[in-house]
Amino acid sequence: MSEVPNTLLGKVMSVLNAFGADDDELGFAELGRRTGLPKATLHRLLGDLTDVRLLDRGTSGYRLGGHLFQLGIRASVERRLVEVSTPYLEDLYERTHETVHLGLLEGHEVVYAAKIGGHRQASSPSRLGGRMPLHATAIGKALLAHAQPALRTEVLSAPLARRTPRTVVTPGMLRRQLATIRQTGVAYEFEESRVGLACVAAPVLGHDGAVVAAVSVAGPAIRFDPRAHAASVHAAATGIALTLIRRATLSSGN
Amino acid sequence: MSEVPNTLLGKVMSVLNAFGADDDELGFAELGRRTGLPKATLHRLLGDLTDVRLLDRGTSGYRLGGHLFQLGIRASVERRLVEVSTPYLEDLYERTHETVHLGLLEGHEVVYAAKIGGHRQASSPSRLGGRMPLHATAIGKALLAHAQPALRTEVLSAPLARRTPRTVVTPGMLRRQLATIRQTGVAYEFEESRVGLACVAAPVLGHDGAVVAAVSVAGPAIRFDPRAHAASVHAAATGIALTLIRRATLSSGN
DNA sequence: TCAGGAGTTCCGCTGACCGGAACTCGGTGG
DNA sequence: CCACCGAGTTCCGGTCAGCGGAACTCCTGA
Repeated sequence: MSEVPNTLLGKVMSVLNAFGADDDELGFAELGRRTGLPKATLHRLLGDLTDVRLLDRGTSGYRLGGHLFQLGIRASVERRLVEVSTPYLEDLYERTHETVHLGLLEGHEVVYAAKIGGHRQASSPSRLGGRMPLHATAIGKALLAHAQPALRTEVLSAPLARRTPRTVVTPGMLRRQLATIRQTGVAYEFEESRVGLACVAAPVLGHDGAVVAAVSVAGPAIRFDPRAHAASVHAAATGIALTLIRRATLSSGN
Repeated sequence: MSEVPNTLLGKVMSVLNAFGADDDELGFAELGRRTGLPKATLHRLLGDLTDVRLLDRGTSGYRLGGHLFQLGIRASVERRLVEVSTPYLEDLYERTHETVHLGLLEGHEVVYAAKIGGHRQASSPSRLGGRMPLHATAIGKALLAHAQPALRTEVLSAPLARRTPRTVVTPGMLRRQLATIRQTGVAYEFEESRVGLACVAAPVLGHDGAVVAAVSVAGPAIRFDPRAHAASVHAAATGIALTLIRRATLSSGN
């Protein structure tokens, strides 16, 4: 919904964005509700999008299309990041045997771009391509701590949504945590996004010091002590950063 | 180039499709050449696409955008397939320590949707999201053998491009190979797509017998004997198929 | 200094896109 | 059995988003 610009592209994006990470299929009516587009317009648009395979028809509605999958896989920077990170994430999983994530900063949220482990149905805090608020997750705080000051100000001045009793919702407290994270390079989370979940995260910094992504390990709060894995997570993040920088300098000399 | 329909969406797709799997960045002029769009039109379009992050500006041109990456990650059926397959592919990699691929049938080509191993720079025959012809790769032949008869006819009646001295370019020969593959459920390739490369592949069949994807293991022809791994590849493909079917029946009863 | 290619801006024309309204199709409940 | 409802589809005249030729600037290399 919310302010679809009156251009074809705007409507297209509004339809595509209507699909959340957990929505496999959406029906015509549900899409109409989410996008706010008139029925006739939506109908034509869905037809056109299906023709170019940005959408596919499912058993009882529409889903994001196979073509989109292909294009997404090719999106160069992100793909590289995931390719480079994978070995490190696998290594981290070997060490911890807990769910490992790679998260990207996107607007005021984290987007999960890779995930290893969490094969058991229960523990997964988030699906691939899913989003989480920055202030309530270790990975989000790691990103936020190293993000542009302007972004930090924006997030801190907006109300911080409470997700569990332990979510940090006071700006002062969060600001102090972020300062610590900036110094130590490690972010923690104890049941702040979800009861029963604990998490460590570390930022991946680019050659210019800007945050590119963050790595995290999450596990059940009862048996999983995030502090025990801080060093491993930090090492993985650093390893990824170094590999990225090496690649960048190599390819620029090409 | 080739017949861009005169609609915005058509132009958009033509721009997005201009990016091949190996193109990280394309300049304005190169995009103009590939899409055949007039400069002014292209310029505006690129601006609009950048605004919605379907494209990003790179150091010296445009690249597929971060938003596309997110959307692609969410494309439901393909994502599921990759999620389900990953453990099997990892297992296969553990057994063989050679490059493992998951490939999807898309038009008259294979699209590589997942890849494990090939960490060494040399051996990778293909990038994620890349395409290869069906007749010249084990994975392509596995897909083709089990595809709709109509597709097989089309591919066999078009000229078969030679990629190496050993590429199968005679329709009769290929037809016989496909028949064998259909019986055995395993496809081979000996330096047909690339000199020095050998490969085994097996199809992943859906509950209705239609091909969904194919799994392959590829290695250097000198030390890698594809026959030795036929059983493992076949087992992985079957395992994936069974898991998919189990999931499908479970969720339909929901 | 000039040539040529890359990228940007201008602006008037027009058909691709818009969306209200009227329709069909399958439930469902009175 | 019909009235109603929500989902999805089709029609069609109006209009503005998008079009693209042309003229422009900004580089870079000879």
